[in-house]
Amino acid sequence: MTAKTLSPNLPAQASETSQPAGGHEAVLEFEEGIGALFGDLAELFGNPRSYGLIYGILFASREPLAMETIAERLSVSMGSVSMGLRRLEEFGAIERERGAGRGTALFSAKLEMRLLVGGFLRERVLPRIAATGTQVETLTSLLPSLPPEERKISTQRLERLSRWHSRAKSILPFIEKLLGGG
Amino acid sequence: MTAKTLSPNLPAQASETSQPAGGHEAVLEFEEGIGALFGDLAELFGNPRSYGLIYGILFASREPLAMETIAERLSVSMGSVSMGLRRLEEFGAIERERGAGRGTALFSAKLEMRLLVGGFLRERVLPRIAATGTQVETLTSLLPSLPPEERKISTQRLERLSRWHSRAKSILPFIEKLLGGG
DNA sequence: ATATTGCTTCATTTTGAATTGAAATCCATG
DNA sequence: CATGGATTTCAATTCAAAATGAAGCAATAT
Repeated sequence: MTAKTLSPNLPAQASETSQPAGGHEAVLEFEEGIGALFGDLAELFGNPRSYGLIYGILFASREPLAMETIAERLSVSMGSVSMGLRRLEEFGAIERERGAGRGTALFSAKLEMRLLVGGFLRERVLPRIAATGTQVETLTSLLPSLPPEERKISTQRLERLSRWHSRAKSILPFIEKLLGGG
Repeated sequence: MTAKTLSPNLPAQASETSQPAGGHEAVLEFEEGIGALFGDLAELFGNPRSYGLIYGILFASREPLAMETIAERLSVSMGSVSMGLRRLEEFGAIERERGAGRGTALFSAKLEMRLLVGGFLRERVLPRIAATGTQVETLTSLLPSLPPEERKISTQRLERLSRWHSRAKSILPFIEKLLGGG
């Protein structure tokens, strides 16, 4: 973590000379693999790939990592890493450790999938489901102004939607528990 | 469905004059609202918004709709609608009805959420989960080449990942059942 | 206090996914 | 079995989401 504080932001293309010592090629390959795995999963559910990459590299790493290290390994800007770390922290999926008497903060993954999944459900899915509730209400208030021949069928469809909505809402905690890996 | 076959592809900005008769403004607003709702949900899980819009308009509609009608109402090109309909059909969420003795095919939504959710899980999630399995295997084969001090912890993390993976795989059917709305 | 280093923010740029649109294909009908 | 409309395909384009990076802010060290 010494020196090299110039260019606070550049993507830093994998400086070949900065590994601890011993040049353990395979360690990087391993980390990259785990990163890719989480990156793919993140993408699948509509999250930026980079968030997955960041979580992955932390998940794979034996020790907590500094922002700069993460930026270097992933070849992305500090800005991106900062954003991603914040989001992951909101999800409750990583931990920030502001080492006492120390400039740089260190980050580590909380290993329980439960937290990652839960964070996603809480931060992304729940708000969306709530919004769906509002939308259903709005649509319901529209029913009276529909022409009679439409009204009946529209009411039925809306009811179906409404039932599904309450169901989905009440079931989220179970999903979280199931997918958390018990 | 008669006439107006010129311009087979243009986005067709909501021709104000082509409603059946009676000018039921509210019906369109209702359809649009349902469309938006499904559009948002589609987006949430990383699907193109337009797929949701298409499903939504079909879900709201009393009668089956032709491609051209859908394209007009959503103001998108026939190409997009064609793509979207195909995907939704693969999901098993809509039905194509090639009316006997008739040029144009008609589409209608299957109303059971079960099918929509199931289709998404089957077509999108399952393949991705399978890929994750492969990735875990690949990474496992990498373990021996890691330096000893890394090997132990990496093995543990991979095991954790592997456990989560099998669990997720075996639990998908339950999720489908739960979210299907019983 | 002040300088220095670490981190965040956000206007701009980039990038890749979704959409378009025109050509190719399909398929019912005369 | 030829025609014409309906549908699909896919290269090119568009556009929104993500990444960049420089300026601003905060924390730490001097």
